Amino acid sequence: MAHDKSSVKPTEAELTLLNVLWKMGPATVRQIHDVVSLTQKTGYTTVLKILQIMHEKSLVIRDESNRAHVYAAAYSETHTQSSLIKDLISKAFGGSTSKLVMRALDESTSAQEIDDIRQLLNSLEK
Amino acid sequence: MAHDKSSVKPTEAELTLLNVLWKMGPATVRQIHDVVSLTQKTGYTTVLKILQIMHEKSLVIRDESNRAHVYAAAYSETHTQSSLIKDLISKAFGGSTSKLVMRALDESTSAQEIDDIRQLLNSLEK
DNA sequence: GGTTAGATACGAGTAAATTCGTATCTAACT
DNA sequence: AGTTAGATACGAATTTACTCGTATCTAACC
Repeated sequence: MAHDKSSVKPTEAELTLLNVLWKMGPATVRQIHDVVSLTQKTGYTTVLKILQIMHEKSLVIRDESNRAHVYAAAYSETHTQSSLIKDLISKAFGGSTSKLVMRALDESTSAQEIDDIRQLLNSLEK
Repeated sequence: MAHDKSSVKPTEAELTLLNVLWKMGPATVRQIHDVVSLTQKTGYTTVLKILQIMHEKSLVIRDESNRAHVYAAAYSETHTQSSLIKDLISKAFGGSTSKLVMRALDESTSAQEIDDIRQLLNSLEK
């Protein structure tokens, strides 16, 4: 079940690239590298290689019809986030979602965030 | 700042052993291995080696006064959980705690859990 | 048609995580 | 004192994640 849709677990470097793809939409290696370069000193071929590996793992899809291949995330940001959270919950919170949530919330949580979460709780109750 | 208290990030195998230590309290390699063996086929020396590495990293403390060294977690479960969550929030949720919380909560959340979280929100507001 | 800018492919080197076999040491039993 | 059960230390092999240099290919310009 290594390729079960529910267990998408990109590595740290992969997640960096996925964040770019989710934000920009489908993009070439050049475009992705340009964005990544703004905050990191990663080489072009490093980005290329990671995307190739992600393609092998089916974390991204690739359009090869043009010379510069166009990459896109294979899974939505939402889906990947859920997958990463589930993984963390099982490994560090004994499987308890509410333990994770309660640990995530602390005194630094803004009033706005608290309100947003209340609304969500209300909607879940129905 | 590699040893900053706020950035405790045990690996997966390390987390498995920490979970045992948090549950049992200080324990010998033998005791830890016995527990781990219940659910995994990990060798005794593997557990020993990982604990030695964790000791080098200061993830555990070690009492060497007896022949069988006694290991204990260097950081509390709570602290480590917070650290892991912060890491995930920064890498996969654009730094937004509420996004993580809202992604964690779904239709499977029980009424009891919802209530618990509401209470926590109320207490945070003060 | 030759040059070149810009792209992918490939291979290799490094580092970290994980695994475990073997060596060695020592306390305690006989 | 010798044997041994049970402990730690050590080193090596494997796997995965990164990183990047170099080779190569090709479309397009002159």
